[in-house]
Amino acid sequence: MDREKRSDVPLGRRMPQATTRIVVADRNVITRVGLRSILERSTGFAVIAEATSYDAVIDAVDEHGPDVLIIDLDLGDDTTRGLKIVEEVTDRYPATKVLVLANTLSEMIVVEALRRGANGYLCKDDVKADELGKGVKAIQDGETVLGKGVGNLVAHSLGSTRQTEHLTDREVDVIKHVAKGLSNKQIAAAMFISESTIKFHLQNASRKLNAHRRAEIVHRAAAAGLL
Amino acid sequence: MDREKRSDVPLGRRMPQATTRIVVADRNVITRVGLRSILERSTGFAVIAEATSYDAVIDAVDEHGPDVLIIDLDLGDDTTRGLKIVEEVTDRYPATKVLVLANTLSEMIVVEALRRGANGYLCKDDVKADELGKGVKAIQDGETVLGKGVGNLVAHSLGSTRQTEHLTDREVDVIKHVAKGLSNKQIAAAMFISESTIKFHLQNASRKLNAHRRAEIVHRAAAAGLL
DNA sequence: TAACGACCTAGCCAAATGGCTAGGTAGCAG
DNA sequence: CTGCTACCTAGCCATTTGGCTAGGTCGTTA
Repeated sequence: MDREKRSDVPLGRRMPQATTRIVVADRNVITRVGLRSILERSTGFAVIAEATSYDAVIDAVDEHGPDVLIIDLDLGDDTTRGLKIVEEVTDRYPATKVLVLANTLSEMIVVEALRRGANGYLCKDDVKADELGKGVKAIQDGETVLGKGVGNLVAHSLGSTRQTEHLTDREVDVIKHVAKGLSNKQIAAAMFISESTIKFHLQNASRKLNAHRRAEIVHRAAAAGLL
Repeated sequence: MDREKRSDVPLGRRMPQATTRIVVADRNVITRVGLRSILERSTGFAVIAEATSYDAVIDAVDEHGPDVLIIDLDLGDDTTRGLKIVEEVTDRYPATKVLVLANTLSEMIVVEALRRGANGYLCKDDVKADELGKGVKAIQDGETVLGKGVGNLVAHSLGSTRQTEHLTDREVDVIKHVAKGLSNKQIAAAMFISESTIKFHLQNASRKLNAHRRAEIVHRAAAAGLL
């Protein structure tokens, strides 16, 4: 629907054939080279830029206005930042489709990414070589591409009454300390707040993560790439 | 020293130039393609086989007797199996060098891998494109290649009086239940053993992982890829 | 056979945790 | 101004936990 808006965006040079112009964002060289190799093996795809940091992604998208952004959300020590980028890109460039390529599968991350406008979510370890090209094509046709296992996760999330709530900064801070094996008292001392407050944050985090023990909180937060 | 033994092993076809024959083991297609692409970009390297499972690695090494095996230890749900493979390969084929290419950095895994004969340990996210070829060459020259950060980890491990002990199967089982947020009583019921035994295993795991709280145990075990 | 590692069990006690209710402030958006 | 969110604090009480000592069996290996 927004396809005609395409011409308003700076285009770089346009291919005579309909070539899909792709930006790849991943901190890992091997993955970047692999993606480029797999995609450019079949005609119709061109990786026009690579990015290895959150800022670089924004720069690359601003500069090239690609058809598709393939991104690993974990580009630094703060996965939340990756989610914000999905939101920003889909918001500012509706013609640019976003395909998330994750290392691990976490319900929270998947749901958040899709909620913020991601057009696809694939898991690196599960994806087959030919699925990449197909996926990119499908996304361009307006489909939403969900990799093996991802679909179930989404269905599960929709089925449950509980909606995915995201943790506040403070809650994540506390959880990081818990993961280091500190007691509430020690965490309180480290964060210069009361022990009661630590318990308060952990209670809230428990509810949001649907966990009942601090060990489970740590596990779920770690699985979500929050630590 | 064992280089003359080389000719006893079935060779496939031998290159006129001294080409390094490499087997790549990784469950991830993108990584496999990326590695092949990076390595074969410079002359002198040939990826002669790829493996995606533990069994396939053994088969490939048996069949090709490569100069170098580049392997991600996490080829299934049991990283320990990867360690055993390192041991088996370096044991049975002294002429085959093993370069571990890991996703994450865990002291326990690094130390165990080196102890079992790995000739190098690089971290995917840290490695630069040109470091791969250099690393393989260095390993062939008999050097031990440790990626950024890996060296510190090893030094730390050597410096500490405590030697890295590995967790038993039972301990890992218990930790998995802890990660799910179960109490000792619940775990005991699930595993059909006494609550005392659960505490016993957790005490031992605490000592081995140098943790003092179950949340920390879960975190460290997860970081080591044990869950 | 003896030693060893992995496994299993019991009981004690101080400390930590989980689950709850019941307050407070500051900042920001409608 | 009102509502909302994030943030902070207090107290209570049952349950869980960590840390300890002190036993046991079974199978493998020296």
